[in-house]
Amino acid sequence: MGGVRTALYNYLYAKQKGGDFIIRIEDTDSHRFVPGAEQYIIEALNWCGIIPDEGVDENGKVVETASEKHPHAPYRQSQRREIYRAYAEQLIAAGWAYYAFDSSEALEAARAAAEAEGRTFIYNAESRQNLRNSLVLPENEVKRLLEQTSDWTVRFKMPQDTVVAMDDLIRGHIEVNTSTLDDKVLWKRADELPTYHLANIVDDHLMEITEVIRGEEWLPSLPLHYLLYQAFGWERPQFAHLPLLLKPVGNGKLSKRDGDKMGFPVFPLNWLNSEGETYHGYREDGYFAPAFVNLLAMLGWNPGTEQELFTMDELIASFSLDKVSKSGAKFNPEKAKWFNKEYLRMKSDEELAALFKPMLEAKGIKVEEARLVEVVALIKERATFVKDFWTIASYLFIAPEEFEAQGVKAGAASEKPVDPSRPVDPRAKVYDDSKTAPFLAKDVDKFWKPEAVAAAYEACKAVCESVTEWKKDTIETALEEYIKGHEMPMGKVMNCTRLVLSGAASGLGIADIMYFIGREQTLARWEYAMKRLA
RNA sequence: GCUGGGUUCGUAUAACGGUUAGUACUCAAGAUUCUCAAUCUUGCAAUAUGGGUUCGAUUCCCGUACCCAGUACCA
Repeated sequence: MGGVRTALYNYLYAKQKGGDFIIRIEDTDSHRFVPGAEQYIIEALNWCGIIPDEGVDENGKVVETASEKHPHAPYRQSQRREIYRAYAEQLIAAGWAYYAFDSSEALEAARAAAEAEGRTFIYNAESRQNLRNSLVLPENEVKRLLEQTSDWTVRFKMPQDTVVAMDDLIRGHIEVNTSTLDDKVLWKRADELPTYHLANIVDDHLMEITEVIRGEEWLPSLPLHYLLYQAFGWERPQFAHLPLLLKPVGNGKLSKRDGDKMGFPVFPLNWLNSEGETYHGYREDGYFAPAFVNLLAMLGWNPGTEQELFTMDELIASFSLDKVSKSGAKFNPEKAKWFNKEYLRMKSDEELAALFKPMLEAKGIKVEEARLVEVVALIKERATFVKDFWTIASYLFIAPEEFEAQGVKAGAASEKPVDPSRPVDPRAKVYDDSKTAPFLAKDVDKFWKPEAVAAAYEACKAVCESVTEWKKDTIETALEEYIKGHEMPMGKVMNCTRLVLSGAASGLGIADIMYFIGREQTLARWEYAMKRLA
């Protein structure tokens, strides 16, 4: 989520300014290579509608050779190896960097020793005098080590006691004294790759990046990056550091595991890691991409107005970095759902019916298009996701089998074998009903009262027989008139009928249900219920 | 620990020295309805804290507390 939001803000900013959004894969850590990650990122961005102008071709592949549309290729840093070494050498020649020959073990030992004394080891102007590097070793020894060993690095020679004054588009003016900074590794001989710091500055320069919008975790590195631009004598881009996304409860930033623990996705798409664990994705959980983009946009940014729902184009038009907040944003899963609900409502009944259809078909239920559109119109206001449709309206397609609360109450009821006489909706003929509609009733006993049952059955039967034009309105009128005319208790009759027809104590209007399931099915469900609940 | 960043209702945020501190989500109540949902109305609920500066501070400055990040041959 955090990564997508960062990409989104970059995209919005670039598009608003008429610039290009470039994808560059920063894979300079050979030890942390994750198969499939690159493809995942591009697919996720694509799902969100964040389409790069440069760096990825029409087939969603990272471009490896330069062309007119992709002048800065290759876009994987692992394929730009040769580029960086020369820049590292340039810094050394200019006195901004040096060779360091300390082994990882030696450095770890130094850290441990410092820690034992209650200090923190830091590779800087002071400590570098006592370590093994080209600043202290004799020239011929340096030469020998460079030629004969292969685990040395190039480190940045951090100036001593200098104030670096920086400007951040979001945070304003920041000053840091270099005495608190260390000599960061810029280039690693072992795999002939730069670290992030060098690669990022070099590539941003080469790729003509004008604005760097990235996560707050990079703020502490900003002085180094400023100094690197200075060392190269390059014009630096402007920087903006985004606030972090925090976990919904407690402290700390949002992490991969929070989501599944708390029941919301933290990934845009399902992600299967190397241990075989799957993390939920927004896409698979039923979120609409525009809703996901919208909710992400509002996490750390606001338009300055009270508008909350934005299309991508509206976001591009309204986005501005000075409306990005400085403090971390706790993610609120409830609000995320609310966004999806709003987007679901904005969709047409036809569109939603088309999305619902395959879900029904998977259950072996075939319904005519027009009827499905009618159902959707009835239930869309009650749903957050398309997948909710089934939970809400399954009984329109298949007859209830069990009346849950009664089973709980009577104990034995649930052990009764399923009655083969259970009415089957003709539209659900193909459906293998080993699993049927959910039964939400908590009040079966409350609604299943002898006097109500008799009255309700009588009323339904009368309506089924008398109504000539089988429509929601005519059914409703006929039903109400009958109930009133016979001085029956309206609520009791209706609730009892609902229990019979849907198996649940709450749900759609009786007339709606009767209209959809039809006369025959209405009566059949009555017979079944009377037998079952007797 | 050190360095940097941050702190307005539970959450996201608005108010860029002067407002009864607004809005949305959540929650509660009422209206409506055959139930539920939806909808509408109402309500609960915040400027971390101590000092300044100022006629006046949510807003500017300093301290404290708390939170976050960085402190890797990771990004």
